[in-house]
Amino acid sequence: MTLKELSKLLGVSISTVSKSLNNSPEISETTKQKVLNAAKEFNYRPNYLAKSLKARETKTIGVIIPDVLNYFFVKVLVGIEFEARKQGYKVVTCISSEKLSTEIENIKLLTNGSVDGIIISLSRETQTEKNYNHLFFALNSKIPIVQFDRVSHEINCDKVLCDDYNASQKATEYLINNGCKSLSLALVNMDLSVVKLRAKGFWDTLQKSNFINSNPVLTIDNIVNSEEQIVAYLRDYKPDAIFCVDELLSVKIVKVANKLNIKIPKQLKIIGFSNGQLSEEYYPSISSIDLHAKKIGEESISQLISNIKGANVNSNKIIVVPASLVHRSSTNL
Amino acid sequence: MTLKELSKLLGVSISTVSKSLNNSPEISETTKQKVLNAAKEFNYRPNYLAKSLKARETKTIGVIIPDVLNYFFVKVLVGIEFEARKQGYKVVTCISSEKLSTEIENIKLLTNGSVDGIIISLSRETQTEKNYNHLFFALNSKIPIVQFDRVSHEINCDKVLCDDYNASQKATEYLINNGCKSLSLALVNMDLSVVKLRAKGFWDTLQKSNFINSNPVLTIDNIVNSEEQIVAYLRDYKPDAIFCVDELLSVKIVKVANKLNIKIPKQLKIIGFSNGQLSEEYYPSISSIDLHAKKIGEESISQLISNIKGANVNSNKIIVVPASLVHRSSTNL
DNA sequence: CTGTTAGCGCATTCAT
DNA sequence: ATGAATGCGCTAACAG
Repeated sequence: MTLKELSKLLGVSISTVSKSLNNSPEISETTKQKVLNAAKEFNYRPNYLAKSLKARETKTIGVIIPDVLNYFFVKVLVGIEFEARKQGYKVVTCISSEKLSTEIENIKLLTNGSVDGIIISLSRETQTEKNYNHLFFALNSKIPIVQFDRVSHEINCDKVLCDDYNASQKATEYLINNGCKSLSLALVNMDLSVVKLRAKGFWDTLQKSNFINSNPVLTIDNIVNSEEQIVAYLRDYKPDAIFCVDELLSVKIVKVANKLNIKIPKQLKIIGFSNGQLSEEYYPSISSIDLHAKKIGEESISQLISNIKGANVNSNKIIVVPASLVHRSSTNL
Repeated sequence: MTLKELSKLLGVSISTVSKSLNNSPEISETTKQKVLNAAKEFNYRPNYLAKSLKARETKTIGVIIPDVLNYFFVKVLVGIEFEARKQGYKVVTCISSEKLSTEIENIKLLTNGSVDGIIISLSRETQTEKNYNHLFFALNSKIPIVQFDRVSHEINCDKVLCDDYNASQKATEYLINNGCKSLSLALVNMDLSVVKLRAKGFWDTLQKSNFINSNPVLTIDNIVNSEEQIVAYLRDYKPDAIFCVDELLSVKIVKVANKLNIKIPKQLKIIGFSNGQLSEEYYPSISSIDLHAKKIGEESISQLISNIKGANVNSNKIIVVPASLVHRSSTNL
């Protein structure tokens, strides 16, 4: 059912129908009612493509995330979806699978007129290789972009960031203030911007507290086969507290501690990141820094839509979403 | 950069440019090359909306899932995305949040010409209230639909199902054959079609094995506050094996067993469902039925695309994807 | 108050 | 081998 068919049925012109349906003041109430009734009766639905083509906007935004099996990113996505829908936008999701090449493909797909704007968190490979040409291209095509979490400051666009640095400081302070003497930092994915920030928060706090003798860093290359490495580390250094820059890493450490019968939190306190289902449901449950992922998604989309409406491609704001430390059994007695 | 602009630049007609870019045999090699070069130089990208409007297809498919924080659904989504992209389709995801009203909204949004077909797993509320008018409406509008996992057989369309029934039988048989004498079934979300199937698989196997004295069913209404209920159940009935129809439920039970110092798997064996990250990373790790979610996604999209291409809205096939039992510490000594 | 017309970007039929 | 003309469904400026 199209405007044309409807107009034929009613014996009026196409534009009369169109204007009636858009409640234009040019049209008399009587014809409006007639049209509205017919539209309902024949179940008329305006064609979305034609509307978009005409209006030069798609009311769709593209989201590119590195990994859809990661609780944090999915939660951000939920925030984006939720707020976008509320503001009358649809969302197309692309998964870069942590690969630069896929990310480039995704950008190509999205910049052919399918979306009004893009929200992206960079893939690991993109952050390692520092190749941002695809993003510069999109910006040159006047498509507004908002980055979140994994961002590059070389790209001029709005950024929504977690407060990784301050949260790490807070967590580290907590461990120090609660009598931990043998502190460790556990790292994985060191090439990520956020991981660097988290590590810096840890080190800076140690320095500020004149805490000199921390243990060597537990550095994990491949989280899948990390357990033996963790076993060795716990035996060698016997830390009484570990700050982990990653949720899964904190889980692996708790798991190993369970196996080795190390008492948590009495002998070993642990704080992780992201506060996903694993941290919550694990036994013992794991203290974690909650990044407020949904909020990050909502901020990102709000900022993007505001830029779209203002035709603003040059905005270079930075929004920092506060994080909070959630205490669970791995730090509470 | 549009065809029009390009044609002006080259001093040829729009249709010549269009045909050249589509490699039409009507155009001479020389002009083709000229056009192709110019297109590349000025970074011409065909407008997706205009193409879709003209071709009367969007190369986009809509997916409606009840919950995006559920590992199973996300994995299905990954399968869909992966295969869709391979076949040149985009994916728009909608989240019904287990609500009928949202599902209806989603369908409305998708049936206004934005997508060529729909993949859906019904929300809990839809399955409870058995109200499928929105889906009948979509089918009447000639939009092909494929259902997966949570389906209704009252709706005439292709369905991709997990092999819940057989998998449950397999799991139950395993528990019986490995000497369990005090068997329990743990239920949650009883209104879901898949849960009913899983329970039936359990009961039928007991009957087949002449296993008369199973314990009363552990029935959880609200998984969030389930721990006290589980504590009481374990104390009262002291089962030596529990078959859980849900992943999170199996986790809760293992957690409680840990607290009560019940030895797993020695005193209590547990098998759960869905085989997500929780089952894999938990301590002790939890045996689980792997539903091969990604495969389900791939099958769904393949079937849908085949129906789209064949303009087939009346297909009523049922595809069953086999499931497998993954043994972990909760059943292995 | 209603209708005619043009155009969004593209593909395609039909002339030339 | 190339181009003019038409239309996909819609909106809106303009004319009546």
